[in-house]
Amino acid sequence: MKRATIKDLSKFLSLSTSTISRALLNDKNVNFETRQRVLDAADQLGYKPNLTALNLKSGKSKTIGIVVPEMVTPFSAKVLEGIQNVLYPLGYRLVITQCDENPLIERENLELLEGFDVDGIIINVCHETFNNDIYRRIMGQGIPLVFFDRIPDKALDVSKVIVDDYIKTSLMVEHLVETGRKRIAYIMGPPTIRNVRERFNGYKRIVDKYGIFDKRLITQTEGMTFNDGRNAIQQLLDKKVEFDSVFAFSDTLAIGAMNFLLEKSLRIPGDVAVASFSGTELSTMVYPQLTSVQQPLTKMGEIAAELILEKIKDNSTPSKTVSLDALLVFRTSTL
Amino acid sequence: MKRATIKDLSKFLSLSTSTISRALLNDKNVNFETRQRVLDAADQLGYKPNLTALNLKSGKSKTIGIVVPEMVTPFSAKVLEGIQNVLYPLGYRLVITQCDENPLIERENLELLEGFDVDGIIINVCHETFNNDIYRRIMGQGIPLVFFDRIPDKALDVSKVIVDDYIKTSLMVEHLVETGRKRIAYIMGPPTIRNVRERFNGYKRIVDKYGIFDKRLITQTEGMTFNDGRNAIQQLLDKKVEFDSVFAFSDTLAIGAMNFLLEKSLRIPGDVAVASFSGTELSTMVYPQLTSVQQPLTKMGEIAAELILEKIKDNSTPSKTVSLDALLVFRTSTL
DNA sequence: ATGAAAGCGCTAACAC
DNA sequence: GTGTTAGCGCTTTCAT
Repeated sequence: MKRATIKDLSKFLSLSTSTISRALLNDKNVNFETRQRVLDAADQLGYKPNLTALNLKSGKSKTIGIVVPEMVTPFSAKVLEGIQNVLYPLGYRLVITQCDENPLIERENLELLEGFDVDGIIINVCHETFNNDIYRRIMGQGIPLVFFDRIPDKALDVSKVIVDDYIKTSLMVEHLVETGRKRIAYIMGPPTIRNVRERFNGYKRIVDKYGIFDKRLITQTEGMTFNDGRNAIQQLLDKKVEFDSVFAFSDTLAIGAMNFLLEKSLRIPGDVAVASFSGTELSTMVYPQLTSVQQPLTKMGEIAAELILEKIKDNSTPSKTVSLDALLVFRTSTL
Repeated sequence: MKRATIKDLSKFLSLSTSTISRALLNDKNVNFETRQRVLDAADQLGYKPNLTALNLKSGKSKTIGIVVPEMVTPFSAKVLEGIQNVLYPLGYRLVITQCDENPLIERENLELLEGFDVDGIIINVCHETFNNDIYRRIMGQGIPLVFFDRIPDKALDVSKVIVDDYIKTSLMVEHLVETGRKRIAYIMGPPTIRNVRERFNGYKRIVDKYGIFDKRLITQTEGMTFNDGRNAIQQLLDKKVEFDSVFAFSDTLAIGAMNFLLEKSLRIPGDVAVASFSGTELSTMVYPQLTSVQQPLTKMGEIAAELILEKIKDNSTPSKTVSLDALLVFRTSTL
């Protein structure tokens, strides 16, 4: 029942534990035959190294913390997939936490992770600055942080992986213009998220370029939920603001918006075109399918994992910001 | 930079490490004042126990493996939330794997988890029997398995947490009948999943009861995806099978079905009512919102976690099957 | 009430 | 090329 240890092998073969260890580690200072015998015996006794012992030796927990704002859309799951692709083969375990877009819960999660003694943290923040002090404190303990998607205050010297929110939003809004829309509503999301402002700038650039800016078309939402998307449209309709299209900060907001539009018997894209940013599977699950900026989420996770590995290996590695390309995918909601 | 250890405290206070340890563990054999001093010093030096060392001592990895069929719907995320609620406060870390409904990948995932030396595995299978041998092998190593939602072959003596697929499906199908539907199509999912058959039995019972069974209304899908749902409807339409409603095995299949219906300009629920089983947030994100059997997913995760803890504590604890109640939520898609 | 010492499984100086 | 020993951080007999 109990698993074989190096000690068992040592007894079994009448060799010292160090020789066993060396043989297992492919150390050159081991007789070829000895190594064979060790390997065979290991196989025979079903030896598998005890990761906990290794960890204790190396002083690493081989645990990475993950902090994400939500898990109801496939966004985080996709990024996670990338992270896992890289980290699992290396023996890392995860502590994944989500905060429901609530910075206070994010804070608790971070504290939880400190207690777990993680080797590093990969994080998608829910508020740009709220938890800055904790980020710093954790980094001060020599625990590297890597950010993806929503990144923090520039002042923080950390590695990040992002897409170009500004450019991609510009292009998407321009697509709306090119398909004949002139009254483009923008559902923003809370301004405490950097990308919200970046994407807004992209939007602003294009509507200015075409001279079609109207601030009544902008709706600031409180949160990031489906219902926030619904409410945004409701507000526009209540205020009798005319619009022929909507660009939403995220798929979730866009889908909430669509839901309300359809409920009010507005046709998509006939009466109102809808486009968004994110590009999760959700955009293909709704009807009509949603035009969206599709981010390479799995790739994003893989890169984030690699960045954190670099830092774990040597925390003085200079921080990098990796910018990934995103794809504009045009679907029925705007065509 | 390096974290304080018991040894540091020992030096700092000129006490033996054992006394420190005892004080920290609230052992009665420690002078009250001594304990205070230790606690203060611990606080002062920022002492936190090294989990890895504890794990090595106890022979546990404090790691739980999770195996789920997919992560694109919020289903697994919700269950995970429950698991985490219970397990994180106890210091457990996770290795979460998903297999895209592919039993071969599930197999690899299980093998990965063996390598991680997990203390237990919580699993939602993607095939009833395919990986039975691995389940047994792992259990043979004294590693407990707990199943939720989709459970394996009865022959396996394991704890499980489920809902009553048969009853709930019966009730939901009866709801369709009560709202006047007589031609109820059923989108099944692969029969290699126990729940597929259970739910089918529930469906069958009701259509038999009302004498409205017609086997042409049954579509066996290859997989569990959105597209499988679409294809099912396409097949029905191609074969010119008339139907006034659809019950689908899962939200995902139902949403795929809805998508195709809408694409064919069929009105929901006017021409075709749609209902499903699962009850994830997805059912409220589509338009029209989807009537579904809503399972207590977070609760399910919490129970699964508790069941595995029981087994970890004492693997000879008799296995339990916990059956949770599910709610029928009627939304626009059938009303 | 406190200390000394062994040991969890493994690796890595340091001998020889 | 192989063995001896110490040590990672902690708990737990066993002494005292």
